[in-house]
Amino acid sequence: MTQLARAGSANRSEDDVHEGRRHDLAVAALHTWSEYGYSQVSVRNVARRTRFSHGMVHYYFQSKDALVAECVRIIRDSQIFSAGEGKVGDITSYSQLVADTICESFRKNRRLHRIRFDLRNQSQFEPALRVYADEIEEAYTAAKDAVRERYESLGWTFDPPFELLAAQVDALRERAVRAELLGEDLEDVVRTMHDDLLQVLPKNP
Amino acid sequence: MTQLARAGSANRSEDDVHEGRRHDLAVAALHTWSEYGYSQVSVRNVARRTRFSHGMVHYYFQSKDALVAECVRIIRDSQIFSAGEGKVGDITSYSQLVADTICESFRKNRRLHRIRFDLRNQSQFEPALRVYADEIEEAYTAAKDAVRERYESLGWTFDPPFELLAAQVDALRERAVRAELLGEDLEDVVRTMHDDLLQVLPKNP
Amino acid sequence: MTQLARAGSANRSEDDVHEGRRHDLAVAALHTWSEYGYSQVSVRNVARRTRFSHGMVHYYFQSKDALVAECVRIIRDSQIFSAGEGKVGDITSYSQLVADTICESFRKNRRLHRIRFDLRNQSQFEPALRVYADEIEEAYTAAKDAVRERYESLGWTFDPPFELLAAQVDALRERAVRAELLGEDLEDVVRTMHDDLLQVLPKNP
Amino acid sequence: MTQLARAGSANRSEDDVHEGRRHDLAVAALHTWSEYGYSQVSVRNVARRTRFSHGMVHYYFQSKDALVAECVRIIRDSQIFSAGEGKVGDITSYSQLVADTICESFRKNRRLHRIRFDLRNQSQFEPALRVYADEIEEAYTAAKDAVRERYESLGWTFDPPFELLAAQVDALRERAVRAELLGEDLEDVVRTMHDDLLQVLPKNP
DNA sequence: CATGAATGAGTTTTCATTCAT
DNA sequence: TATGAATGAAAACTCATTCAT
Repeated sequence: MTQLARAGSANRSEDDVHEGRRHDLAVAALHTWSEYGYSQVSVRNVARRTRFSHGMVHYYFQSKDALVAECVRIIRDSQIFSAGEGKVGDITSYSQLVADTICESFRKNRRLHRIRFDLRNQSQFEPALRVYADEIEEAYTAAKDAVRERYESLGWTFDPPFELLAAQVDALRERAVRAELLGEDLEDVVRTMHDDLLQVLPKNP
Repeated sequence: MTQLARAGSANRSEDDVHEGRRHDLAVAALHTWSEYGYSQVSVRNVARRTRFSHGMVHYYFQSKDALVAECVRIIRDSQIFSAGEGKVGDITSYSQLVADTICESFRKNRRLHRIRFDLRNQSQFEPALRVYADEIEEAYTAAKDAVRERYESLGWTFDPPFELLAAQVDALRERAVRAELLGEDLEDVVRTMHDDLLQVLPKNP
Repeated sequence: MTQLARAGSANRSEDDVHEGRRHDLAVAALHTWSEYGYSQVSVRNVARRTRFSHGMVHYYFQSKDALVAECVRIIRDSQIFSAGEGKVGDITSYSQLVADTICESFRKNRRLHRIRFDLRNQSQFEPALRVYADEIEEAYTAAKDAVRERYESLGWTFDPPFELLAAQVDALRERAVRAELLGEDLEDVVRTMHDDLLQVLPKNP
Repeated sequence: MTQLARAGSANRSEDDVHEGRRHDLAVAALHTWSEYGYSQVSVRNVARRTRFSHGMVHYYFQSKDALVAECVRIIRDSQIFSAGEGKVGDITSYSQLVADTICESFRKNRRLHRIRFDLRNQSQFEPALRVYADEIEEAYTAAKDAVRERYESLGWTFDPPFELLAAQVDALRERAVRAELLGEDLEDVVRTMHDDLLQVLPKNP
């Protein structure tokens, strides 16, 4: 093993540490975001959640914007849209599966969804945020397509079109997010969403 | 006409002027809000839109909160939810009417809807805004109830329940708001929303 | 009676009204001053206490300074230092009388004294206030001289000099003012001051 | 010496620098206070005295209140009440010593006394300031007690009570503060106070 | 006489950012 | 790497003052 290789390996491990720190800071930012909203995601507020100084945050992220970008990357990569994975034979039971998995994923990722909705809203007014909102939307589209194809492979044809159904499902998510933030019990929220999904998703004719 | 009466009338007209200015300032705030989002609705930003100083805005509104409250009052009183007024005989043509009027109202009030969605979002994180969001929600509920009753009087029973339909309709509005803000042509946006509404609203069996 | 005379008389009565208003406003200012301190004597705070607008205050007083000047004039003319009026034969009973009258005057005018102490303090830092503080001090000196002469006519010679005694008496007033403002019962405050005065004022040898 | 120890020592010295700056800023505030009064002790005015921006002052002091608190701490800890330290055998010469030390301390700390009197005055109207005024008053009480005990150990009994004497002494200080601020020569002021003290303090029978 | 519209400078505070160490 | 000193712009709000009516 050469000096160089050792140096390389050292750098590699330093890089890992670096990446780890970055990730930790972004996670702290996500917490702040989901609890207090985008407007409170300030470098200082985030740093306050960590054992680091606000100067540190600027060391790892060139700007507040870069911090937000990292948050978005985490959301995008975290499979918050996973739905309908698993094998079932008919449409009604597939819808059941979809409802179950959407609810399960919601339960786990509701804070990220809350951020997603907040970001989507803010991105209307801050053009700089649009690329981030779009990134997430793309991930969402991929997940939706998988479900649509599955439904179609089971012989279902969407009328009204699938897009409208997907929009409705997402509206249910948004509503659930709001309900929980306003203090409603999580289990009640999820149960309601599950019921609503079953009424809205395709059923065998 | 007596002195007193004249004085009274003078005060009345002065009050009107005062109320007019207040209203104008609130409208300026609404413009700022709809273009740049709630976070940019600062007293100075609003004043900058007018020919007045920021001290002026504080002269008319005791606080930023009072300014926001006036904005909300304007939205609440501006009939942005009006839909389905007019007489028609059957369900399909009533849905047509509803779609038409929703679209027409949207065309006129889309900036206010944009604010409404922003407010609803922010109110999740700023408890002080909740009363405002609720005020508007109440006005919305009243409008929705009128439509539901009309449908029911025409013999329609909602299954899935009306609430889900209403949520879907509002989601279509939100989507249209976003689409326009992202640069899509207003006419296209409205046409799409109209098509979607027709697919989603009740039809004669 | 000529037009002119009537006009003159009308002006006279208008002047009286004018003076009356000025006085009322200054009294309102004195209330604000004694309750909230000099820093809160703003044109608006004073106007708020009256049925007039803050513009009015500026109509009657060219500036905030002129308002303060009028306040001072009122204090100066209001005999807050009256003490020792009345006939008694020996020194001990004169001291008794002085203590009684000082306490009585304090009870009536304690708010004005509070203002006087506040003014004396502020005048150290705002040179513009010094003339006002001096005006009051002069009135005080006159009252003190009367008492001193009376003591001397009864055969008392001051050693330590009268000035030190007077300073001590005023310190007792200041202390009483503070005690009352901090919530102590007025009667207790006055009783304590009376006791202290008796211990401090001259007694027959 | 280990890394850790060095690091500790580095931190210690950094802390010292930080505390030093804080102290310097508070001293600047004390200067502003003694020259222009409490009402002018604004963050900006204080910053203006230094080479720093007003943002800096907020960096070191979370709020204006914290700045005031630090000022008070400095006053409290600066022994402005020290009097009568030293050994003497009889009452007259102890009074001499007390007068000397009070005057010496006054010469050094007259600006702090000025602030103390201003604070005591303001605290009547701003309840938030009372804790600060009380803090200083406590330090004063301790100093007074020491003197009283010393007099008593020399066989002196106070009648009128010691409290009245102490009030008179403090009134002399206040008067001296005012006299100097109004332009009188410091030496004259101190000489007068010294004379007055000797006339007022206990003497051998 | 009297009002209140309007201004501009002032207050405290927060924050993104830069930079020396 | 990491800190925290330092800045300057912006926020909400207050107030003395001027002035048209």
